[in-house]
Amino acid sequence: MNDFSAAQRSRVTMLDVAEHARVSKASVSRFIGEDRALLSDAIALRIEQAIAELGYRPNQMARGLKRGRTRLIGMLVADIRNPYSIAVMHGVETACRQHGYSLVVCNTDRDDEQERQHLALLRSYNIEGLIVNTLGHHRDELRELHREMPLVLVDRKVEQLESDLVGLDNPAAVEMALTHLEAQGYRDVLLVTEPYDGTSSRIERVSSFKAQIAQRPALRGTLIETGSELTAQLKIFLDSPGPGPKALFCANGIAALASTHALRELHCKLFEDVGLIALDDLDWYPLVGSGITALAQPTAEIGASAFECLLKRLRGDDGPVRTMDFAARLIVRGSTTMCVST
Amino acid sequence: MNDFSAAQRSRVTMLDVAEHARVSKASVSRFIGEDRALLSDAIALRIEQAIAELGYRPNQMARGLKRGRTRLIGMLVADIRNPYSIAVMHGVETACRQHGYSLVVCNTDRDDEQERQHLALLRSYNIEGLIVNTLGHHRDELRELHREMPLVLVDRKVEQLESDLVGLDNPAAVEMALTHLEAQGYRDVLLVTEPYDGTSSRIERVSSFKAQIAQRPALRGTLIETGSELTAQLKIFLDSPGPGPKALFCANGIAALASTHALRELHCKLFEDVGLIALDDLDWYPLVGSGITALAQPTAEIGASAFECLLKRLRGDDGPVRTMDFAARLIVRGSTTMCVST
DNA sequence: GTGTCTTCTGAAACCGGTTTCAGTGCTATC
DNA sequence: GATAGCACTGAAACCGGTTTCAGAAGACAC
Repeated sequence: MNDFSAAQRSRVTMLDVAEHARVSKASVSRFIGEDRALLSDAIALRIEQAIAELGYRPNQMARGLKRGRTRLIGMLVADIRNPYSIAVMHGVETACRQHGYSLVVCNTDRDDEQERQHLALLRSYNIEGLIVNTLGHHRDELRELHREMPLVLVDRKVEQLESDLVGLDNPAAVEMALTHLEAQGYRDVLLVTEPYDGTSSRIERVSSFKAQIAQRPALRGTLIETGSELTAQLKIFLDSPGPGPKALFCANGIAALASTHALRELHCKLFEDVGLIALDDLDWYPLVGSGITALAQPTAEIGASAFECLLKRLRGDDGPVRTMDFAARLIVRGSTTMCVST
Repeated sequence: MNDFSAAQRSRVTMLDVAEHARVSKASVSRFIGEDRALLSDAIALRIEQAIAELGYRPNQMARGLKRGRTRLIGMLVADIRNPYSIAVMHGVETACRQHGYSLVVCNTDRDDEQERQHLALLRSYNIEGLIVNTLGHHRDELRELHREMPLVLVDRKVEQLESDLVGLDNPAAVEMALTHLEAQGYRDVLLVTEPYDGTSSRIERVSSFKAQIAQRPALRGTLIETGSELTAQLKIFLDSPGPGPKALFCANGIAALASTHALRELHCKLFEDVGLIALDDLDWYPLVGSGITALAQPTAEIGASAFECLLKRLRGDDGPVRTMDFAARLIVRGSTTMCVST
């Protein structure tokens, strides 16, 4: 076995190729890079053969040093175990690869200190652009970074940070949900959201919910947060008299998971006693009871758009900041079709 | 707005710090690195202040160049949307961070060509170690890489590649499943696995299953693969007369998802007509019917162990290759407790 | 044959760090 | 007072590439 601690990294280098092909480093560099056209056929051939024979692979770190182009994109994710984040990340990664970029993902585990560390880290690796899907505290660091490279926010706005934003059209999604619930005969709607931590999409969904409810006299709207009290609060909602059939509106996949758990604990006959619609469409929604109605987010598109925003900026677009809102797609399942409509 | 295409990257450099503190680059480098002890207090103080005033952050790329230490670990994942992979990755990432390393994750989407590209990529970024959770075709590339850096396989063995391996003790897990099923009164067991593609853990689970069944005269064992035929084949199993109560044993989370879907399509009364036990413990298992019995893998430990293996090798351990098998943990839920035991 | 223009090539500087090596100044020893 | 030993420091080489710049070689017109 080798001793890796010595790390002699005796890899084939550009100089090796140059000597083997009896040319200068400069020519090899030109062959590797984008100005192969400058080389004569004879030399190009010699270099090509030398590279093949030696199995040479250029060192991206070294290339990035002088060139300033590392072909690296950074992504800051609040919670890597959130299916939404994974899905978006997958979209970003696919787009990256198609354009010759690579993605470095940093998971903050919702921790501010980790966010700070990861930001410093990404910066020290000379990434060319940054995709942020966290709370974005450490505004100063972010702003400083943004002076050096393009930055795009995903799903979550960051106060006082002027940058492109791609996410869901939350008001439209909320409207879609309430319209569907109302049409299905539900009259008493409980919005279940994760705790208020400043996440802009969360705030938008809640405020849209309140605004929409105010405009729909037929509906009553209430609001609770996930957490240790969830089951108890849910019970209160279910037991309280209301204007008509009750339904839960879960503001994201995590809330949907927590709510479904809580409903089970209450031995609530899933979706016969209470309707349920959830934002995000997770692969297990169809399996629970008669299936959970979802508002699916176009996560692949969101991810791809985030990268394309970055790419445009990298290519010199310095227009005003853009906001791209995608529409949710309603997928009706059993959880909102069992209501005995009046 | 700035023009990022120019990418002047006018960042504070070590030379700036050196001039500002009126010392040499070498001293700054010493201050940054591990031999701060060599510096006098006076100089150290000046450098410290200069760094603070200028907001200097060393460039990791440049450091890695001469030093050979990039503090980067690569991870090759077959399918980033597989919860098992995510969970392990989270474990790896946490361990990495604790030791000052960063993780670059590459998703191959189960595609051999992408695997090859990503391998080349990781290599070109001078990663110090590699964690592989893919089929590992491209044996030559892998072996070549393994000459340069430590490598550890997760969950999947790769033929003719001598390297550390961390994963599940599959025979023990299968035994645990069958013992549980038998104890609960089931007699006719169907193993549902994803298609045979050479994944070693898949193969091990199947062969353990066959071997175990052969030793348990009370049980009948059958085997099918997920895919377009799944529902039809499941129906055949359910309709066929057998030695007693029937149960499904899903070889991983994906198979469990597919099987549950198929059972719904067949309008099979979940878990009253048929038992179900699944490898992996996904967060929605408790929500389906009366809950799906699971064999949970200690994914966080697996991930952490994978990194620690790497770290040991990086620190010079060149002992024989190790195999670390972790035990699964049985979590009993409704899906295996409804059998009318004789 | 000479002059000019292209086209191609390599030497050398550079990117932002690390590391070697040869000092410099200071103290301890004889 | 000369010399050795020690603790610090900085100049310069180096890592593996890119890029500038000047020159060589060939093509073409005169």
